[in-house]
Amino acid sequence: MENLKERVTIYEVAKASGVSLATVSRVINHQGNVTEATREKVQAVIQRLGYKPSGLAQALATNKSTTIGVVIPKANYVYIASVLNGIAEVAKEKNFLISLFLTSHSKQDALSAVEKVITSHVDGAIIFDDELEEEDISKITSYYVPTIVINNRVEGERCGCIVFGYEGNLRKILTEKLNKDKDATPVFLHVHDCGRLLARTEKAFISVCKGLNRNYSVLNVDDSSSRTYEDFVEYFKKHKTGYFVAYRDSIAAAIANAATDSGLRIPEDVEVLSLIGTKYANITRPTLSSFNINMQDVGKRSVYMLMDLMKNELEKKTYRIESVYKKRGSTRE
Amino acid sequence: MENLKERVTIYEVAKASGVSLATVSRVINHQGNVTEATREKVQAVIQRLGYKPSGLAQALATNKSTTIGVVIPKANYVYIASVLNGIAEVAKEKNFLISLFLTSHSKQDALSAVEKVITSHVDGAIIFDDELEEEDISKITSYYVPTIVINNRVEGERCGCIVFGYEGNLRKILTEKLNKDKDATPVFLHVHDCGRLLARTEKAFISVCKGLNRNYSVLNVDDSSSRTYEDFVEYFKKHKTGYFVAYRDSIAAAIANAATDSGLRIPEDVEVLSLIGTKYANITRPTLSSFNINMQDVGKRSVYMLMDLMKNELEKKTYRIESVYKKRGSTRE
DNA sequence: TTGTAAGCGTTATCAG
DNA sequence: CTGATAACGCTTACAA
Repeated sequence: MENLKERVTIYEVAKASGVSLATVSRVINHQGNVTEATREKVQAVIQRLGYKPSGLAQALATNKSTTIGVVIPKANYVYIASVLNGIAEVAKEKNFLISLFLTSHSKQDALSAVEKVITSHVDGAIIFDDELEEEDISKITSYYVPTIVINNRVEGERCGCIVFGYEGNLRKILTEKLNKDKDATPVFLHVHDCGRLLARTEKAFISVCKGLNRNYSVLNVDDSSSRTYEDFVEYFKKHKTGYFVAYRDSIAAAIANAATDSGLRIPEDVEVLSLIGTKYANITRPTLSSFNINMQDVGKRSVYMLMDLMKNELEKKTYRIESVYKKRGSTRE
Repeated sequence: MENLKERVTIYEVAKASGVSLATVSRVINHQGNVTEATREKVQAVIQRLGYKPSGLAQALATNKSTTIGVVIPKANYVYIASVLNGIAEVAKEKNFLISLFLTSHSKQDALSAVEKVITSHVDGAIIFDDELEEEDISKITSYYVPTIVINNRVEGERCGCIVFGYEGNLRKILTEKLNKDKDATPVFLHVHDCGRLLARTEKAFISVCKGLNRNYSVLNVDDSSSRTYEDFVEYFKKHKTGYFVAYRDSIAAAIANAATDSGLRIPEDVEVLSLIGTKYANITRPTLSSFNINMQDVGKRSVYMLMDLMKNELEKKTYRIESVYKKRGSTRE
């Protein structure tokens, strides 16, 4: 690349305005110790030459990149996009850039993202990836990169986390349901390799059922909603009823649609509960009862926590955010 | 930050392994001209010390950041997330990092993103933001940053673009509809400040109606689907029929739901057409007739084009991608 | 094959 | 208030 040759440097600005590098640097950093006269002179030259400081060089010189590394799975789920939006919004407000690392649901890939986070010299990192365990995170923090982990309880010297409260709510709702409806045999929809949140809620689901001495079943479903829809059209040829707990809105909707399209009524015959609710829970018909966490807030919060952590001022290293249960049309009272 | 003090540098690796900086550099860059013996020796030290090269310093020295800047609006629409996923996937494959700049639907904000793209010294940029016009883009390219623009026809020395083909398809479908159904007065749903794609399709819509000498109307709706839903519940108290063209699935779904919940039948009484279809077009009931473009492919393609552009080998500077019309349940034959 | 030394574009510490 | 000059961590001719 011949970018270099073309790029105007601070040196040229200095020469053109007849001052030293140091002075130009002071001007662009809005520091004091510069006469109004020289400041204006330099500013004029900067405008004329179209000079833009190199973030790279600045970062190297100050040892601050004002960048945060964000590691998230590449799935285009709405809730992940929301987290990212929250992060970006606060990052911008705080004048930080974002280096984005999207992982592809493999441990290998997540680890390589970690490597990149380290070499890319970010000032801090936000990790929202279920492949990464505590030891992987500590790899990052051992390089003195303050890190906030979302959806995994990890604490440490330079590390804080945000954990989601879905299980408690699920236990509560499920218990109420089972106590009210003595015939119901609930079905948990297991999606292969869908991370620790699913695993935890599945565990909670099973523990409630066992605790109440009730039958239950766990069904494997595909992560694609269209495939799940087809599978359940088949399923509803044999089964005419069910209480389903699904991971995401689109899975829940697929089941609800399969039921409806099979002539079953929701929620009279079939009930569906969605764990991670999004705005689509309101758009589908029937609307989906679901547990909601404002994912944009999660993103925002993670940056706030990171900023505190970077100043070594993070008091509460673990921030727990509870989901809110919203009953909608897909379940009975 | 005391990162600096702690970070292992190439210099320390050199000293610890008794070779020069240059040799270490050769080792980490997998260059030849190093004896197997010294290579191993150095590698061992690198492992022992946990040395990771600083991407910053490398970028500065080589004048290559191997980073692409991505500017997209912060809306958490599914299709934007898909574009981003496509970009990220190919970027990773090509060993490029991503600097993400999310804009907030204001010109000011978009311009500041442009500034940041320039100072952040990326090797190339992908811009998908309707606030930015040709002159703003040229600001970037004038700094020798090759740029691919999505959804805006911009060409130039270091610039290529991807444009969406929605209008042609819309004209076709709308014309057919109007010719078949002589009574229909189509309604276009205008969302304030929703970018040039909406503006272009609105123009196409109007031109078709005028061309066929037919009545039509343009209705302002809110960008939030829940508000739109409420507005249309009101609307359907007076109107019992309509042929609606909406910008996105969630808007279209809101109208379809309002109609259904008002006791109207779709598509017998009310028809709805969605311009930008996503997977949710299949999940709602009725399913939504819509125009589809694989946004992940758009993202991927943009990176491929950018890579070519960076090598000055981009042949077709404008890549047009046509939408595919998919008739579903929300419109009649 | 290896080492020396001069960059890369900034900032920051001193003197002046 | 301003200017030299040495960092920052790495690459890369050029020499050896």
